[in-house]
Amino acid sequence: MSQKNSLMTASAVGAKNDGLAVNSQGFTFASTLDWRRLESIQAVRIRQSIVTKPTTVLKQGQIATSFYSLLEGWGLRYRLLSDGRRQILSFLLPGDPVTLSALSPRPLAYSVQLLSEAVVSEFDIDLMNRHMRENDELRQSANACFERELAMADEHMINLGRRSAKERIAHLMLEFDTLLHMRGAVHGGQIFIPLRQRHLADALGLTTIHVNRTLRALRDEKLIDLRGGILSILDRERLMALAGFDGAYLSAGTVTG
Amino acid sequence: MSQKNSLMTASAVGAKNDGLAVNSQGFTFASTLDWRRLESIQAVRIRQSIVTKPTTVLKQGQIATSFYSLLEGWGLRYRLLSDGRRQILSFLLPGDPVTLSALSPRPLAYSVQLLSEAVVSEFDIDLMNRHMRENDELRQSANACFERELAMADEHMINLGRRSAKERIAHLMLEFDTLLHMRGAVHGGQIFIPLRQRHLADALGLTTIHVNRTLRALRDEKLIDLRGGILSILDRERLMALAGFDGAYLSAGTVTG
DNA sequence: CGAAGACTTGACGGCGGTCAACATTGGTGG
DNA sequence: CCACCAATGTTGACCGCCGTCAAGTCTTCG
Repeated sequence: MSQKNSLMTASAVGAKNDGLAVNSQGFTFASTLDWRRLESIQAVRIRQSIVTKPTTVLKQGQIATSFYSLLEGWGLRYRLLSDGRRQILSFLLPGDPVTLSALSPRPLAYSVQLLSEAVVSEFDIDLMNRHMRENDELRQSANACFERELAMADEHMINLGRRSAKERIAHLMLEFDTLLHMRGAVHGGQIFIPLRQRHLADALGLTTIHVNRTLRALRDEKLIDLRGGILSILDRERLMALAGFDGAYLSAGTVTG
Repeated sequence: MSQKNSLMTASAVGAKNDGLAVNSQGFTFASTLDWRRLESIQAVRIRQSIVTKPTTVLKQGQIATSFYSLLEGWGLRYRLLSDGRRQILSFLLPGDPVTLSALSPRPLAYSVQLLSEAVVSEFDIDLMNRHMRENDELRQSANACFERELAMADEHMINLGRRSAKERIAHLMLEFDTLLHMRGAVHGGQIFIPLRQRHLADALGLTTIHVNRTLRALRDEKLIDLRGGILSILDRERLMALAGFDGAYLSAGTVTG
């Protein structure tokens, strides 16, 4: 039903067309994505929305009539199976496109939840498509985003299919660390990660209990310390060796020209 | 080193510019992808190559200087970890783009192997990019392909993260069945799948031994029978219920207009 | 016919799931 | 300020799916 407005109902704030972030210094974190180019085309944006607590903004089965981009805060893209199992397909960080796979209108195969304190931009899909036709830079940005999403999906599949619980968590933490560093969102040696153990479990194909046990083991081995949403990487070298981490795939979104 | 020519060395056949397939009846299988549009732009294609036995045509780490599309036969896109573990990221079927995620030149994060009896087309990336800029239909085809790849990757992640061995195999078999039906490559009730149990294992995050046990169980339960590369689906209804299969994601590549 | 690879089956073990109990945290209202 | 409650985190005991190891069979191909 009221698909198009689901984001609006998330908050009373709504259409906020002067925006934090647009062309401002605060938007440097999105440098890997170049959706700045999109933001800079004012006519394409419909509105910005703000949520202040965990909110499911898109549900699997509905048709996305707009294109969304996450400006601030974290989100999840996930699928619920009929028996309640959940698989988190990707985490959305500030600057990430939310519904890249939905440029053409079709029922979504996934849901999107925003965690507390998130800001999203909403764009008109048709207008965006028209601009992509005429503006080659924008088209290349979109292609680069697609490539980056595919590279990250590959990495996620490798994590799920061929790594142990310890390796999976180590790899994901290094991914977060690298991304947040790239976007200048790290203060000191500690990183804020607003996820519950449940989120890690559902992303990594584990149970919360085993995530807990594994975090404990990693802490005992002085590799990482993740508690209360604060991640400390204690021994990056050993951690990267354990995870087999190579962050090259994370710069796949950079337009090389 | 001789990256660009790696495909040529696979076979003595090489540049074959009249082609089987181009605009011919034999090419209907690719209808979901619309790379026909690409094929129809003769200037973009560099050559066709044929392999007759399993051949690794692209290796992770090298830079793809061309874009490839699989015309006939099956292929694998996979990653090798340093300790020998392998994760198959996707299977390539006739009509599939091989290096979609490599439109911009960067080292590949995966390898590609063609199974016996495969035919690939090679395209000039720069020319293709130029055509995408000028030909909106081609651009939309590429976008549709990207969306489809992402949708299939999502499904693969769900398989790996949240399904049992039996469910994973059931789901993959139904995916093959649906794709091959869509492309008219099914004769009778039996489907030819040129994969070893090793391939299923490496795609589904299992061991060959457990794949074997699970295939046995599925056969005993009269759900599917997969032996010698021939797949028979014995009870599609129960199989779909077991796998939680919904094939909608497989038509994500269709350009709706 | 011999060798190499793929398939099959059984025995055993471990990683991670399940169940249960309890501690901790944070939010709410009296 | 504190009692209360729900969500989250923590830990232990036990179990089962799937991995490991081993032995043997079948297929293919030179």
